[in-house]
Amino acid sequence: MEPIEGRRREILRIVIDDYIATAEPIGSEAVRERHGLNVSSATVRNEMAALEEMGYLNQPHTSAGRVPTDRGYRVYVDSLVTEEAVSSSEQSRLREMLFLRDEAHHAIARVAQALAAGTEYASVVEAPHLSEQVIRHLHLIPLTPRRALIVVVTDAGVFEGKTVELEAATSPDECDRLSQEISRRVAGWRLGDLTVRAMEQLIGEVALYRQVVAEVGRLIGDQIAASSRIHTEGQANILRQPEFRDARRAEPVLSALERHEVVTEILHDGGSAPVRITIGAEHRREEMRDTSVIAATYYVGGRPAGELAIVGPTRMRYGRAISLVRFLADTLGEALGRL
Amino acid sequence: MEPIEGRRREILRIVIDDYIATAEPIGSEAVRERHGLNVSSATVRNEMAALEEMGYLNQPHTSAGRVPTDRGYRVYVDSLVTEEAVSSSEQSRLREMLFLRDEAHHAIARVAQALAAGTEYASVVEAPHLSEQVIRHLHLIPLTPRRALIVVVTDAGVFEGKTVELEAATSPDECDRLSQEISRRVAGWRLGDLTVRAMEQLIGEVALYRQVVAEVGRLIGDQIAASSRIHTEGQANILRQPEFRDARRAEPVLSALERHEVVTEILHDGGSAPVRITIGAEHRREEMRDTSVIAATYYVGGRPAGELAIVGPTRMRYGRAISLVRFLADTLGEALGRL
DNA sequence: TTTAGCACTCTAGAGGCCTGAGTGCTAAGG
DNA sequence: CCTTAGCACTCAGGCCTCTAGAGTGCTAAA
Repeated sequence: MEPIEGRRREILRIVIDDYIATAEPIGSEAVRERHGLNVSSATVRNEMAALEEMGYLNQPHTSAGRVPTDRGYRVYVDSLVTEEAVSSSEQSRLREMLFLRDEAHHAIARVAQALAAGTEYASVVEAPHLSEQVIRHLHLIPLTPRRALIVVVTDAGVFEGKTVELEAATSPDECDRLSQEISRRVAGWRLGDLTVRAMEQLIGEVALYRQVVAEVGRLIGDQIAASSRIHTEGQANILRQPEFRDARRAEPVLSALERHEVVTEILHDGGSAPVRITIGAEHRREEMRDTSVIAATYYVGGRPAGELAIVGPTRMRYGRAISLVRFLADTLGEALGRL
Repeated sequence: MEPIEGRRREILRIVIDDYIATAEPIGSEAVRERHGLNVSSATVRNEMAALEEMGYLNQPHTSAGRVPTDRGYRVYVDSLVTEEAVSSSEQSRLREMLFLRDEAHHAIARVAQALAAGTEYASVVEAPHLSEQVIRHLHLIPLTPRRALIVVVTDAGVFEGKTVELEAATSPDECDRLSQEISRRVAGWRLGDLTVRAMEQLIGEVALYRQVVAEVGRLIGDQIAASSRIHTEGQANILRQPEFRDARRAEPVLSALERHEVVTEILHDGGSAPVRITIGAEHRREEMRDTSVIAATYYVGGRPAGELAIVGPTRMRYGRAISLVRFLADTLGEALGRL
């Protein structure tokens, strides 16, 4: 795979830039006009024919201009695109929006909105993985003599609740002591390491605890399993893209975004790079082959905490999208760190 | 507005039934064939012309069959439709699904899924209104000496958390006592009645409390304001309807479903009937005029707790949709009551 | 290697034609 | 008076043809 250089490279960039902007096939004359290339359209034609030969461009039909292929977008993203930095006024607006002191839950929703509004594509944001979170407190809140509510507070400011059936009647005071005792011992653990077994070892075998311990273990297990609480926003944006003008084209994509497994796949595919881009045919899922996804991991306290992504047509404004995704991933991580 | 009777009424029903099933204009011959009406197509034509005159039917063009108008659907829904009862096997399947003992949050999500899957339209479900809920407990969980987490437990099994900055350093034990004291006094109140002022009266003017009281009041206020946590499902189903084959038709609808104010309007419009139907042009919002909405209130412990709805084309399978919405509203209420 | 020139290809859109579905009206019949 | 057979009429949609214009690839000269 020879590298593309000089004028040819420039032409590829221009074709893709223009196509992204107009959604219309780009002809040789149009390329020459733009960025006043000092060559004739015939020369441009030769170069474009070569680029087509190499698999980066395509003609919808013989007498049409060129359109990028997925491979074309790939080299564009890897080496041609100029990132469109998020303007500083936008940065501060978004910062302000995310640093509003409130529940993590709301921050997640707001990031999703900001991503969708800022790109005109759909966005997906996953709340912090529980397994990576570190327990700070665990509380039992007595409801009735035989039932209590478990509340777990973690470093990511998130907490989850579930009611537990107690084996023996327990007074609020007892409950409190119990709660403090368990709490003291599990504080500092990663949730992912806290299996039922680990908890039993940690706490010993006091009869009353047994039930609670099991329940807490189960709670944590459940939560980790169902952990990826996902916020999706801006699906309607996809319908505004000319390539999805026909609802039958859009339907598989929106359906996919409603299925949990698919979204998880979208968010986690593509290795461990901080920003991951999957273009058209690179997708494992058939339904996603008309789209591109830009996914990123956000970090809280240096550890990977969750993922976010945008989903748009392969004809995506990569320059803009990449910087926005990166910026919001960073900012979200920061914001959650402060809660 | 004379009532429609006898054969004419029957013909209107047949036209609408058939149109709902096929999405194609219905001609006089087709009407006669179906349900072997013992009249000629000419007679049917006369009746259909009358029904068009009355505003219940419409012709897309002179040489086409008839299509129901929104007013036609209205009388259909009010007096012609035969409800398609939810089969008992489906009932038990849905019951089982909803009575899984877990968080209210999950029950909401599952109802939304069931509605969408069971109708092939989009669904919207609102979690229980907080203002109607009755406080059972209120707990402060100490995080650091100067910060605590507020947890409110209500009768609908839902609880919400927020951290509060304390005025003075407070030991866990103090925090606990504080918490118990507040809790004892606010238990039994409707959340909607608990303004900051009401709380201050209730609790008196102990200095340390002030801050906490204000914060709790604010928490509750916020939560009530932002209370309608909404779960939407099956937007992609809308794209499968032939009337939304063109994405530009579907886009306004899906956009609307992404906007909180609109969804709230959809859920609450139409008075206080247990099941409310809004058809096409009856919608206040321009964007919704191509759709019909069937909304219902679900009750927990005899009080209205929340709303759910489905959104589909005006050519909706009303018979099926109405019974499913009603059944799921009832069942959800029951299920939440048991948590 | 570049470029002017040219013949060629193909789509999108306009216009014309035809078919079939379904209508409304009229006049005859129970 | 209601019903119905018969018939003329209308119109969307499919299909064809034609044209204009965009953009191409190739050739041969600079």
